[in-house]
Amino acid sequence: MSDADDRPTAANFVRDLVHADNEQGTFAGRVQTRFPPEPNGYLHIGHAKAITVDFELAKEFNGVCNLRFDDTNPDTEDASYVDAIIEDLAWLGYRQGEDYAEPLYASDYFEQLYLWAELLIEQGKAYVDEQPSDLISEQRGGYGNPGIESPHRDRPVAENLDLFRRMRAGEFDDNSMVLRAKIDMQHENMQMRDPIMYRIRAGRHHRTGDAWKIYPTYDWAHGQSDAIEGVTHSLCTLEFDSHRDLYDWYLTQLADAGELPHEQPRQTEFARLALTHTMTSKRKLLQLVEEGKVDGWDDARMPTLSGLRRRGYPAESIREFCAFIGVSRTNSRNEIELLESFVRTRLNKLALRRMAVLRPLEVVVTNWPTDEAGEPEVHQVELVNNPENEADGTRMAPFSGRFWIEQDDFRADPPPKYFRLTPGREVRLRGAYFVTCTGFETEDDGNGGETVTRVLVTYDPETRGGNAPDGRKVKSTMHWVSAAHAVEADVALYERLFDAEVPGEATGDVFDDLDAHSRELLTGCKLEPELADTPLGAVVQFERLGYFAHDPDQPMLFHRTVGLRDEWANIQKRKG
RNA sequence: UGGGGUGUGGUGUAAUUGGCAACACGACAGUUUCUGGUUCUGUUAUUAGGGGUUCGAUUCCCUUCACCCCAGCCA
Repeated sequence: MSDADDRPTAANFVRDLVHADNEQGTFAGRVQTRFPPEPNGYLHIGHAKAITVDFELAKEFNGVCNLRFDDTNPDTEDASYVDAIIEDLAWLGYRQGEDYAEPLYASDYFEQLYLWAELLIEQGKAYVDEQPSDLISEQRGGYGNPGIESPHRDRPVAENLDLFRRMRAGEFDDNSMVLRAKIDMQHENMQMRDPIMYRIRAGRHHRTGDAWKIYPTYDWAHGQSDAIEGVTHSLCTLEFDSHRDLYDWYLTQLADAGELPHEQPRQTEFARLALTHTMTSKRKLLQLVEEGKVDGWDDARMPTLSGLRRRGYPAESIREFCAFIGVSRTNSRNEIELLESFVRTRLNKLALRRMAVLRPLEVVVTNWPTDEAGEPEVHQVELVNNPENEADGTRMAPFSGRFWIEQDDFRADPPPKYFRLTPGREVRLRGAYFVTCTGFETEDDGNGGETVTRVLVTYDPETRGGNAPDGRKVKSTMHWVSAAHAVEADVALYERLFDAEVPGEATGDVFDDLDAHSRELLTGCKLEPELADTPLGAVVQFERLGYFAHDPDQPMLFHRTVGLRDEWANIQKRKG
């Protein structure tokens, strides 16, 4: 539960499992988890679920959750990703020194892992195989088909040891040989058909440099890293289900050899987060960045945490969303609208209300008074900063005889149920006056049609502040910005990056569903003067339009975080 | 094709030992409102299909079907 929102926290089968463990005295009531990203890309919304599952579970049971970089592949990893991950994790709400101690690295265990590998070799449980990788793959067999044992499978221990040591020493080329666990080439689980433990890589590792020529695979590194750190509950996503046998097998061998306690960490899998209109493959996200389809990892359309941050999503709303969707083993896809509802709920409470006109149309008040100098008078009107929070107070805004409204807020020929400004109709300008449309000017749009260039209105001086003394009502209250006082800004509007609910479903290629017009950049937008002081990165509500985030780097650039719910848009949609 | 996993409204998540299918998002209809926002109210499902046990089945049994994962020297 949160104070911003009383939607309940969903059930969580992992939590139930930990409760059961505690009742049975497993792990002596200790709970330790870990969040193990590979530093080969940026954290995204899918990671946010894993992060909250790992950290919040530990927190709930007064346990520990470490950040551990699963950095076992030098080819794809980079220190810059390590830094970005730490930063994004902190933004999400999990900070070094508060929520976890020092970041840990699988690469810190390379020596131990190596020693244990030698031990398995000595016990006849691992061997060096110098067959090419496609042959090894072929020999693995297929679903329902038998595997074929490698001709090197029964190589003498001494020879294995010698070769493995020379692998480490860098005597061999990449891909020329591997260390394999000797398990069972007929196992019905493919992961158990003599899996690879070590491969040779000449590349430079972001932390160990060129100290190592051989690198452990995920399977050989992961469970052992968990055990070294004292992890009790190793939580991961469903696709690792078939790896669990292997996870347990390695741990058992080491426990039997007296290297590890028999109380082993236990892997539990849960369904990964999937969202409609969203793609979270790190490889493909990288492709979007490299091909310039987006501005970068932190483009406001990206599902990365840095993208969502630029977009204006509050970190709290992401955490609340993750708590709400729960943890299960069901493959499912949440609607992006659900995430957005958490964003709106929180922003509705927090965001200051401001007025901004995105597509301006000029309005002239024909009966506006002038002062002694013959200049139009300027009236200061008071506006509420946030009707949801009185403590946010009020502000003053200038109003004069010329102002901007949205082009959508005037129709010369209004459709049914149109409440806004139209010839002969009176509307309220928020906090200012009632005005009545008396006419409009047009010009030839060059296509045989006409464009409205200016709207003429009269105002009722008795309605100052926005109320009529005679109590008469209007159908619409509109936002406005004084023409003489407006500040200008660029505003980016976003559609979904992928227009299909399930990107790639139709053709098999997610990039076919990429919306080429997912960003519309509006320039020359008219903002009320107060907005010039918006802190970088802050999110405000442009009244009647949506929530907008001031760019963290570029002043006077705003990103639409999410629109307001829009009943009028629904009415129009229904009419086709 | 062998193994593993999962099926509850448009969507996601619930439902003590078998006992009135609940909550939220969305949609729709109202209500409130100086934001077509917000608020509040109502409507929106017989639990993948078929059998069986039972007074009673989302829950137990049998069976059929659908979807997801596994044959990287990625994680």
